[in-house]
Formats: sequence, structure tokens, C-alpha cells
Amino acid sequence: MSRPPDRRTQILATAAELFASRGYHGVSVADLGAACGISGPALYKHFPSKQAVLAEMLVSISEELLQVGTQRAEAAPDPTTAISDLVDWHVDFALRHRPLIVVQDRDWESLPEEARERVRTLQREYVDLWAGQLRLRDPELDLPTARAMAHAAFGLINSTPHSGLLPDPEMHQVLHRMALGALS
Amino acid sequence: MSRPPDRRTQILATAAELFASRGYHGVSVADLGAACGISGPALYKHFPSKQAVLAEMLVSISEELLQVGTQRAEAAPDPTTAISDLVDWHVDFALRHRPLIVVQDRDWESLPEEARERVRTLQREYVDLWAGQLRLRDPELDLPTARAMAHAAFGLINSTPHSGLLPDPEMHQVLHRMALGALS
DNA sequence: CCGTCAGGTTAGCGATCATTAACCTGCGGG
DNA sequence: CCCGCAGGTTAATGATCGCTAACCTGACGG
Repeated sequence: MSRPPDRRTQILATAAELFASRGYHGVSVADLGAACGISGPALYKHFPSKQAVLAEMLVSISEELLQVGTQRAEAAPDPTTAISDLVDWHVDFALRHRPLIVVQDRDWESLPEEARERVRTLQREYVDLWAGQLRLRDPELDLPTARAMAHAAFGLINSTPHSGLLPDPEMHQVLHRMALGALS
Repeated sequence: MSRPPDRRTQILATAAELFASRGYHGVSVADLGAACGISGPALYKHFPSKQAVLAEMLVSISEELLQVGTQRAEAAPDPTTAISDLVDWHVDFALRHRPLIVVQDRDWESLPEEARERVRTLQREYVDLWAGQLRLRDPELDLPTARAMAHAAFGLINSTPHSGLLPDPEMHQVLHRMALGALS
């Protein structure tokens, strides 16, 4: 709908990188402004608060993960394919948005209450999307175990921003194979 | 050597839990003191700084992981057993020290320079311990890939503090099976 | 022309924090 | 008896931070 020019998205992208490398509390609004070529309180022309920057980042990625993930799962002909496609999508996302992945599970608790609740809900739905496919493939599996497995798979895939030891295509392949092995 | 009575270890344990749940920067020395039954600056009778508390926590767990891990690997008759034992040890450690695991990969960057370097070195050695066993088991595997795999396995296992969906013994079993599957 | 308003600027306020200073207290050894 | 010190206390300091206020400027529609 709204086409807020450009600064806004620049701020979001810059904030993601700074938050990822120094932590939400380790970045001052002055730092963030400076990294965007403006300085300090000019941020408040675009966001109501520093927390709002974080909130917008985290809510939007949680929404994207869940929405596209749901599409992929629905488009798959059977649970096994669905799981492979979910892994593929998640790996791709994690590799393209390393900083966001880091911020998401590190600075989660610095969110304002409302956004924190929203992110938690979206994440739970995403976990259950995975858990559901796992249980379709293996009806013996109970729900708590399926959820734990989804969580562990996310941990595996999300570890990628911290390592960066391999070029992206190779990394993608390794993570895909390992995740499927873990979920086998 | 030194048997500094008790407060010191109480502070370390309390700090681990507080740092884990609110982040290093989210906990003031007043908070930490209060949680120990003393208040504020009394901490400085036991540690030279807030950073020193963090440093001691993280250095000591990195040392323990590496030292015991090395023992286990050396005691194993073959690489396949070594890998299984390493996984077992790491899962056990992660389940027994959830807060430390969280702090280790969240607040790593708040360490003073010297300690950060030490932790990095220990972690790299630990990664290489795993990578070495993987390459003994499968000589085709190149070193960077083996390292990436070790990293991903840590991500899988270390995800456990964030989920807490299953009782410890079941969780142990699930993580052990998944990690071996991922590394297969 | 001129008013407005988006998007900047700098100065400053109030809170919070890590750390230091100065002081108190109880206890064990000589 | 008293000294010294381990382990507390409260008060103060200086830095940093998020955010607000007040002001500037240039583009643009009428």
C-alpha cells in the first residue's frame, strides 16, 4: 500500500546488520543514524522508537517465513516432498538473510510486549507447520516430539550465519542434506 | 587451588541464568546483586568487573567442552564411536547447562578482547576435534565442509534451551538420533 | 510568491548504568 | 584486647542513551 520512499528500508537493512553484529543494546540510535548517513534523532522521522525498528524487522520476517512456508507445503504432492521443500525454503531464507536470523533469536526479548506476542504466535504456527508435515509422514510421531524436531532443525539451519565457512551454494547443499538426515 | 568460599560460584550461577533470560546488557549489576541476596557494588569484592563475570563463565565452559570432548574422542575405538560419544557428551552438556549455552552464543561479543580471543581459540579447537573425527570416518570429506557440518550439529544440539518441549531423557534421545542422522 | 510539510539539524533532558569512594561490622589470631 | 581484613553497606560520579524540542531548509502545489 504505502510507498514510503527509501530511507525507511535503508534503515531497516542497516539496523539488521548492526544489531546482528553488536546486539540490539550494543547499537545506539546515534550509531544507527550515522551508518545511514544521517545522524541521531533523524530516525524518529521514520520510526516512533528504536524498539519499533526491531519490531518491524522481526514481525515481517516471521510473517514471510510462515506465509511462503505454508504455500510450499500446500503445493507439495506428499509429506516427504513437503518436508524437503520446507527445508529448501528455510535454508534459502537463512542464507539470504543472515543478519535477520541472528537478530531474531538473539534480540527477541528486547521487543515491546505486543510485537513479542505476535512474533511468538507466528513462530509457533511455523513450528506446527513443520510438525504437521512430520506427523503426516510418520503417524507414530507424537506432537511434542515433532515440535522438538522442528525446533532442532531450525537450530541446525540457523547456525549458518555464525559459520560462513563455505560459499553459499555448497553451504545450501550441506545444510539441506544434513537437515533431511536429521529429520529422517 | 584457590577455594574462594561460595558467593563467587553463586554469583556465576545466578549471572548465567539472568544473562540467559534477559541478555548481558539487560542485566544491571544491581539486578545481579539483588538476585544473590546482596546488593549492587558488593559484586566488586568478588570480581573486578561485570565483564569479568561473563568472561569467567564463558572461558570455563569452553575449556570443559574441549577437554572432556578430547578425552571422549581419544577413548573411542573408532571414528564412528567417537562421533557418537561426542554427540552424547555435547547433548548432555547442553541439557545440563542450558543457560550457559544461551549466553555463549548470544553474548559472546560483550566479552573483553582477551577473553573473546581465548574463547574463539577454544571453540575453533573444539570444532576441529569434531571435524577431525568426521574426516577420519569419511576421508573424502574436505576440511571446510567438515567444519561446517560440526557447526551445524552444534546449532542443532544447542537449540535445546530455546525449546524445552520434552523431558530431558526424551530430548536427549531425540537430539542424539537427529545429530547422528545429520552427520551420517 | 508563499505556505506547508517532509526530512533534516543541534541542544538538552532525564534515566540508567558501571564503577569508585568512604564507611561499617564481625571475627579469628597474636 | 585489639588489629586487620573479608565482605558488606550507601552515596556519588561520569558516561551513555533514548527521546523531545526547537529550529532550519528546500521542493512544490495553488
